[in-house]
Amino acid sequence: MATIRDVAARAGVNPSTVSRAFSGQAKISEDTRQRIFVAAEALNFHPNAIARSLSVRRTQTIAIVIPHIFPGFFEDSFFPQVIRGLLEVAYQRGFRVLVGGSNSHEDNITQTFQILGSQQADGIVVLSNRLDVDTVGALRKQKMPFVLVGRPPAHYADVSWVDADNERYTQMAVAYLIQQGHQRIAFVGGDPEVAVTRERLKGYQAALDAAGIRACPEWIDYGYFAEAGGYTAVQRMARLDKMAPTAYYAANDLMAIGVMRALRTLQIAVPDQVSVIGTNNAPESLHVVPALTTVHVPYADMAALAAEILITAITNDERPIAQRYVDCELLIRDSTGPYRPDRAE
Amino acid sequence: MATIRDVAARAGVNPSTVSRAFSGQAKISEDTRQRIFVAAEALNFHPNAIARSLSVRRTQTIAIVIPHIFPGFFEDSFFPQVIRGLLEVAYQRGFRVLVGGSNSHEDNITQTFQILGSQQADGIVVLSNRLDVDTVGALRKQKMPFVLVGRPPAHYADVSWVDADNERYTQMAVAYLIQQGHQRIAFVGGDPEVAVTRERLKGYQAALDAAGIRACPEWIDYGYFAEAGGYTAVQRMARLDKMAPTAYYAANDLMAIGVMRALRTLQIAVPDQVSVIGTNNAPESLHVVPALTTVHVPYADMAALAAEILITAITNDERPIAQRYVDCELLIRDSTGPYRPDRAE
DNA sequence: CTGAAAGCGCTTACAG
DNA sequence: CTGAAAGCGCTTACAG
Repeated sequence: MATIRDVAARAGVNPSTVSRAFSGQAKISEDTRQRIFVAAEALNFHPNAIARSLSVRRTQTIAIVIPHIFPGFFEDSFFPQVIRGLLEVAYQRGFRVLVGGSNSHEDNITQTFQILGSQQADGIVVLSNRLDVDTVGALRKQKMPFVLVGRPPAHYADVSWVDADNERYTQMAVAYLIQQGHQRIAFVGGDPEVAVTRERLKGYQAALDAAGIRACPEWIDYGYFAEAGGYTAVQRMARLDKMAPTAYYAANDLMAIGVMRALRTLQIAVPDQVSVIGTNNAPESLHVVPALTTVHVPYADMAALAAEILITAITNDERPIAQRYVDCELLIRDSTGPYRPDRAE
Repeated sequence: MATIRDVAARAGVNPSTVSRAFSGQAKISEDTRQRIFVAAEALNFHPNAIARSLSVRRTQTIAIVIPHIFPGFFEDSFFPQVIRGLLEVAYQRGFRVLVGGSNSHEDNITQTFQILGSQQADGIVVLSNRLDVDTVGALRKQKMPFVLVGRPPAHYADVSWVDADNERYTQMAVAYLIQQGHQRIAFVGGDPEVAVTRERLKGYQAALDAAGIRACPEWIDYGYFAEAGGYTAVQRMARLDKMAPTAYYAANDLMAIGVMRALRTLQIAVPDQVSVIGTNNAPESLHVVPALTTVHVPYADMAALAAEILITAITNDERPIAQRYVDCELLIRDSTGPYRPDRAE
């Protein structure tokens, strides 16, 4: 590989001049610029990004750590949409995205700090939001920039995040079911150790409270974001007889689809007998029959915004501090309908 | 950030000794090793990966370029599975994955060469396999290691790839339909400018030929891997009356799902009146009703194998040359059944 | 086992 | 506008 010295030698200039010619910033006489580019072309020279990074102490790279150990992670629409948002903004701002795997929730921290400590990236977008792993507490003690997708469990005023108002939109979805006449409404959450699950549960409870409905503990279950989790939740709850839910709120579409599959098995018609609402507006929510009513959560936009905040902070040499909510939307499709006492059993 | 010099100063040794202590390779007296680690700990020292990369001329990073501009790319199961395979192997071998976006099919080449030219990665896994863009021809002219997921359009004996035998498995899928008594079988391909589409079309034709069926040009359509593409293909073909297909082969599950949606609209029962086979075994193929018969293509495994070949070559300082097929499997589920002349109309 | 030196390929403050 | 020098933070061949 040709280096800047080779080009300099061939063009009869100092290496620093070659550097300036390629930087595009410095003023160079048109004549020497020409000579340099001709020489570079002839030698098939490409500036070495690593050398530049070392010199300027900036990599033009943002990182993300993905728990590759959970196959389910790659079947949910969350992950690809996050990558898409990141990539879009990074591309446009001239950054690359460095992805590290992780072995477990704890390893997520280890890997995050490894990337940051070894300075392989200028900053990081952090996804992990488990209540039992205080990533954020650890991160804010160091100086590398980071932005969370999802709020931190504890409220740190000095930490930057982008999030959907999960509580509010879950409340809205459940309120819609109530408005359709439903009273016995199930909540099928994801991983109970994840912050978003708690937030959604709060929203669910708020909706019931506002309507004066007393929540029954049997209506609450956790499906860990998996289709099978939605399925088993129904198996459990359908046994409640007179207290069996007539509507299900599920914290992602995969679980909602599992709910629908279980109801089909039990010969319970959706939405005639039971209504189902999912979350995320995953592609498959549109492809199932009946098409799933769901809360659109713009994960690509969230990630894009996080990347934007992060890169801007990096570029301006400051800490990211912005905290932003994105808007969601309840998409009413065919899996929800009015409560029909006549058809309920 | 503390550097190796700071640690050396505090431990009272030469920087090179610190380097050796952290390399893990060189022999160091237990005593000085201790002193060094204590000093490193006190200073919160982490070796700078960029500096190391520059020095050893290796980044411990493999790259991949993703056309972030196509939203559909992120709705297909292909992309997340590829990332999963890459991440798994990279993690295990101590590599990271660098992801670059791209703006168009042509830009894919530009970005690939930019990453390689600037030496941001030690090698690259290449996805783009368009017939009109000779990425491979350009790549083999340079010396950076690369492995293709999917064979190159032209046969380059010196290029490394991992692929499914698309022709063979499509033939197998179509042969299965024929064996079920179907004669009028549609082919809904992806993007006709992509190599895999041609391969599948060949397999389709081979199956018909083997059974002595004359393929009818109207049975062939391209849905560009989108659900809507499958839908419109049916709209077009259902008008063929007596020549309308009684079975559809679709080159991905999204299109197969579109096919099923169109048939539902036309009140044509699957599989009683018409059979449908998809491809890829995407998560949603299991969630639709009836569950989709499909060809499982192990994209995560393919990507993992590609990463394995690439990283091994990098580590051994040689060109990757392996060419490997992975096994697919026809998963017979509920969307296919015997041809029933009595129910066909 | 450890030190001193040179080098990886850039950038940039300092002179002129 | 251009050059010469020092430096970014590591690694490693060479001595001892």
